[in-house]
Amino acid sequence: MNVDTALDIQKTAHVLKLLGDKTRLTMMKLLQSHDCCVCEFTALFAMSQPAISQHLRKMKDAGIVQETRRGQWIFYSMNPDSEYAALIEDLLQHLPDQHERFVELEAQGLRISCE
Amino acid sequence: MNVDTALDIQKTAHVLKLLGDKTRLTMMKLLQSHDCCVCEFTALFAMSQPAISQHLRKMKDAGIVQETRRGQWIFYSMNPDSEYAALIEDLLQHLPDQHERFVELEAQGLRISCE
DNA sequence: TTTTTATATAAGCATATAGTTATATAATGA
DNA sequence: TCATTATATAACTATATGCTTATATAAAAA
Repeated sequence: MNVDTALDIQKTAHVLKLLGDKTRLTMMKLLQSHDCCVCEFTALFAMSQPAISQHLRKMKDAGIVQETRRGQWIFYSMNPDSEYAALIEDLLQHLPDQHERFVELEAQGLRISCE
Repeated sequence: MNVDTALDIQKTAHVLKLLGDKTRLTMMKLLQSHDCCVCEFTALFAMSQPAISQHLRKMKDAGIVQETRRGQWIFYSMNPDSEYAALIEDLLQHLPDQHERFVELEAQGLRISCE
């Protein structure tokens, strides 16, 4: 790896620690296919809404996700401008597609609640 | 990613959590270039020998490193047979080369102590 | 304006983590 | 055999983490 583009080890360790959580790693994999609002995540994980918000907050603080308000909802997406974007894409490629989970969500009518 | 080769998210999160520590991540980057014994790591990090052993133990338990005894010393290396080997190689490529640290070690005469 | 819905923050708690020091084990060499 | 060197394990401690419930904020709808 070129020195110019190499990442700082300490900061990278911090990002990997964030991704080293089942919930956050799954969130990132979901975000790889499309943006998601908090209520969708809350429906996808057996976990309280504050827990979801706190996970998103940590990833936002690290600059790896970004938020966009759309009316009542706040949508999260991967931040393509993060210096970790390439690394994250590389590692997410090793993980199974999570599209099925959205299908289930839609079947439950929970997907639409945020559109 | 092909379903056949995709990794389990939960287990991957565990591996990423292990790499989400500055010391362990640096260790893996060092191991990417060559094997290392405990005493070399101990010289490289401002940290006690038990701390080093405990970090290595965790990575060995996860199957991402392996140990080989060579007489008095135990050398650690990346485990190429781990199902996470490819993922780990991918992410280590984003990190700066650590060769310089071995040069310093050698200059201090600490490198030879394990050969 | 009041109520509802979506999200964030605060406070608290149980568990996990990363280090320490002390000690055990195992191989080497005198 | 005994001392030395390399490594591992045990016990402990301080801090970090991930959740919970309660509450605050902000936009939309009535």
